[in-house]
Amino acid sequence: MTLLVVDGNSIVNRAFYGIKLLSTKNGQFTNAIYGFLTMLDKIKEVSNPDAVAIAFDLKAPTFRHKAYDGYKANRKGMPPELASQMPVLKELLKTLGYKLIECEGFEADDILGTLADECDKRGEKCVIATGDRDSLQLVSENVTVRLAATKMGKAEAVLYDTEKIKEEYGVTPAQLIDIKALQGDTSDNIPGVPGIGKKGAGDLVQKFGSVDNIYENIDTIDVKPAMRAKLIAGKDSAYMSKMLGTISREAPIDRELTHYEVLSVNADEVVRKLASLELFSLIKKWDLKSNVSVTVTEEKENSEEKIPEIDTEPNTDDLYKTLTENKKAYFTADTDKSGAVILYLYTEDKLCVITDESKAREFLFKMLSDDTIEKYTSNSKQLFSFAMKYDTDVKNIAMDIQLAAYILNPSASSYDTSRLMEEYAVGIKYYEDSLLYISEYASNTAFLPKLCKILEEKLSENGQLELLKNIEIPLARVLASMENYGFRVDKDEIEKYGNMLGEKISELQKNIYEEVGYEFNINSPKQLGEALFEKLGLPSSKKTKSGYSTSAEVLEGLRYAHPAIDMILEYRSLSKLKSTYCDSLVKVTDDKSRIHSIFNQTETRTGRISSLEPNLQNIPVRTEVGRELRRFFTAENGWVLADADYSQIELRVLAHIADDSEMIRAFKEGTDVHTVTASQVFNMPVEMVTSGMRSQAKAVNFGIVYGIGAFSLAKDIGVSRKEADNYIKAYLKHYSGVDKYMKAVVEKAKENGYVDTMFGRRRYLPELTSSNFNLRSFGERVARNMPIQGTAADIIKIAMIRVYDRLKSEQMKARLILQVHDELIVEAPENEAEKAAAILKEEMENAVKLSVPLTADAHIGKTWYDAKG
DNA sequence: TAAATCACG
DNA sequence: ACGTACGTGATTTAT
Repeated sequence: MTLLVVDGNSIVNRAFYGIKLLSTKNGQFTNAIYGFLTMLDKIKEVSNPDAVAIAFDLKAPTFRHKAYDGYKANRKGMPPELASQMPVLKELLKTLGYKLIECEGFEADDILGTLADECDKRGEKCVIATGDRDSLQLVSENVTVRLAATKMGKAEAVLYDTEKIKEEYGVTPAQLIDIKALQGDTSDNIPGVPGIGKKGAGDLVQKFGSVDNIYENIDTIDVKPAMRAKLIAGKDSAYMSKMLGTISREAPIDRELTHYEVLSVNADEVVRKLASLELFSLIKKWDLKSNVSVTVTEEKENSEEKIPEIDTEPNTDDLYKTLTENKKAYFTADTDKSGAVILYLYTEDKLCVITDESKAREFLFKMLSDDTIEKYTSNSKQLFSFAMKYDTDVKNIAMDIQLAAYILNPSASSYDTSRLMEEYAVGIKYYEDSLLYISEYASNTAFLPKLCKILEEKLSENGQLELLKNIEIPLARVLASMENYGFRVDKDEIEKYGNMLGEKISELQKNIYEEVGYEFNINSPKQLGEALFEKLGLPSSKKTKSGYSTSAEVLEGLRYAHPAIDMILEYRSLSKLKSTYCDSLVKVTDDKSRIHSIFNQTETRTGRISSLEPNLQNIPVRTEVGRELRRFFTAENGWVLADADYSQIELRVLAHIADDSEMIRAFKEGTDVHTVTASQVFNMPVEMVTSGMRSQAKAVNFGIVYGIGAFSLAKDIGVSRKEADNYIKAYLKHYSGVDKYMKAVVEKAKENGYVDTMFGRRRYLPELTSSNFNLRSFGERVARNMPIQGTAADIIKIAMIRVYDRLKSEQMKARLILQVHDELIVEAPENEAEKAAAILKEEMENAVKLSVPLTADAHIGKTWYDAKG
């Protein structure tokens, strides 16, 4: 048989430090648990063990040899983020059927040694899984080591047998102890022989075989006199080190190998535990199919829930009647490869599947437009979108589980229905293989009522139901509409512009090669770094993990050091413009010359929407060459664009939330806040504020919103750290409400574990409890920023819904086509333009009532370039 | 797949 | 003494 012996502490450490900190929404950290299980899987896969033993150190500090109290004194205690995972991991491992070994007075190493020894004696195979090279001394004919490492983010387990050790160290496994005795090991506080390092120790053991042999022949061996002196002086230390470095093989533990066979597991129990740790990828990976419900609530833990019957040929008339009577419909709609609709509907303990395309579509549309039926579903944006394409309306969406789950926790990794079922412990069940092609949708739909109920309860507990019903669900319709209309572009002109850029780029490329003296890939930061800092010998300042930084910021500082720099900067910006904007926009333009971005409503942790494929929220504007691109974003023939953007919405939100009288006054009086801020920060009358001072004050205002540090502010505006610090102090002294708020919001976040917006949108911040300074500081900055950014996001969402509804109720053709965080764009027939612009302004400014006025500026133009003020 | 870079609010 | 602003997405090169 083969016994796998796992060095639990070592592997868990590797896992913890090798994988970024993960946590559940309750704040339980899970990265070490996840990493451990992944690593264990990997090692099991490569070694195919018949039994598994997992060894852990006991919590209390243990000393292998009382004679030497300094042992392991250097080792730092576990950080609390890891310590808190240990008991959970151990429990989980037991649930998974593994036998854990802990032994008073002995370390995990000794347990490995003992079991390896037992296998050796019996002639059985033993595989040791560890991250620690110490254990290599245990390798023998029967014993191999799998050294765990995370290379490039992936779990790896390198095999060490006698040959590999010979190859790498040139000695036998047992001689590794001799090397260590001479070399020492600071991390384990093993002194070794002073003055002998890795190289010396290796050479000595290779030449003379062992510590004993060296000292027995100390006068005659062939070494330099200095070395002999060191060896003689360090003799006691060498022997002590050898003792310390020798792993014990006599831990008093169960030596019966068959006792370590992995027990069969209770899949439900495992699924329940993994789900509570939100480790859904493992449930999937292990393909755990539990047949009973994993209801976590105490009530009916053991109640078996039946999977409802499937009816694939329902009588649609009867079905509709039932819906009308229930006034509720729980359903999901899927499309197959050809785009045909399949409808899954749960009703009266029965799951109906309508696979016939025309029947399904007809039924769906009839149901969607029926205001008397409340819809409980999973992706309302898709439904709105689908209905719109067929000119049908959607009414009375009562629940969208994706949006609900996003509101409950915007930091989740996905809002996939199966995952939500698992996360909210509703049930994980699948139908038999015969119906596999519909099984996941079908079973998920069958449990939709339960999930909806749980989500609704949680939202209601959190006071977030209104956020769902009044903001996110109505917004889904608006986003669907924006996606469907898309943005008209002038494809030919973009192409021309791209070609023009292409010419400039090759010109620049040629000149850069000439200046530098050879050809290389300018797009490669690595090659560029070599060219600038090695070939040209320019002074390198900042470094990245893998070499020199060649960011624009660094290059900017080198502009006058070499004529190539300017060209490189221009090359960079032009090639970005060409590849990211010109080339890719052309690719995604449809046959009506329109671009349809997708607006993701469940992506950001602050409540903003995001835009993808293509991203229309980062079309260039800050430089003139880039801004030119907006000339190609246009309106249909005979139509124009109306564009409106909020003026300083985040600062206004801050003034309101912080209830800062000074800032409120500034906004009420309609004075320029940045100028007012400058006058306060620089302590002079408003009339004397220069434009330079204003722009510095603007940076301070931004910094405050982002959670500020003096260092970063200094870097941003190019003043000394001390000066920046003074600016911040002056700022907070003048805006004392902001000062108070910023302190209070972090306090409250630490108490509650989350921050929230004016409209109840939440973001949980497990980072705040971290013992890692950087991580904790990050949490604090987020605590200060999210309520501001998030409230602003809520406000523009409300405005979008109101603009959309208004355009509709006024029976206008004009339509909303894009949102860019604080900006809305409407495409309108020429004769509606003025009215559309007025509606935009009015609805944006009146979306909510704050203690400061909200202002929006609207403009009309044929292109985005012209319409944006 | 990750890292570096850079576009936007 | 720490290490340095919030939120996104796309492209490119390198591993």
